Amino acid sequence: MKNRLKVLRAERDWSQGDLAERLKVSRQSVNAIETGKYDPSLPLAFRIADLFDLSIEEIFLRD
Amino acid sequence: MKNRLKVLRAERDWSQGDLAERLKVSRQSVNAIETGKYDPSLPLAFRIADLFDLSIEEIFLRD
DNA sequence: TCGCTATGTCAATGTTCCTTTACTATTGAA
DNA sequence: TTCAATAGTAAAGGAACATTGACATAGCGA
Repeated sequence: MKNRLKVLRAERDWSQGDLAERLKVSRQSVNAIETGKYDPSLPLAFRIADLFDLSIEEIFLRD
Repeated sequence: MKNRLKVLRAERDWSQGDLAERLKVSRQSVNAIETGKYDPSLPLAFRIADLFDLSIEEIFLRD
């Protein structure tokens, strides 16, 4: 499952730490999700979508 | 996090076992998600959305 | 009544998600 | 060149998701 987190973050000039803080998760979690180590939980996916004001489907892509 | 699984299933007259089979998960997992014991993983949420031809946001509701 | 289906639940186990702590490497500014 | 910020990774532990197998209950039709 791919995602556009890195791009969305870059568009806002946020570091992984910035994003982690806004999502209330660790920086390592953000890194793991961005680098494809694992997918976020559904609740976290919703927080991400809410933060970027996008739908989950616009951020996470079926592979 | 609430969801409309039970209603969607009823609309199609599927048992929990039927749905589980289509999603390739156990009947207990379907039951646990329906009864709110836990939320599905993001990949499973996508399979559910695909099966019902709906968006994740149309099935899972922020509480 | 008997048998079958559906639902709900439990225990035990395994996998995935998320954490903290820590270390390395790279880049850019002072 | 030195320092700080960023990114990536790893290990170890805890929490959440998902499994199999089992059991109880309720409803329905033969």
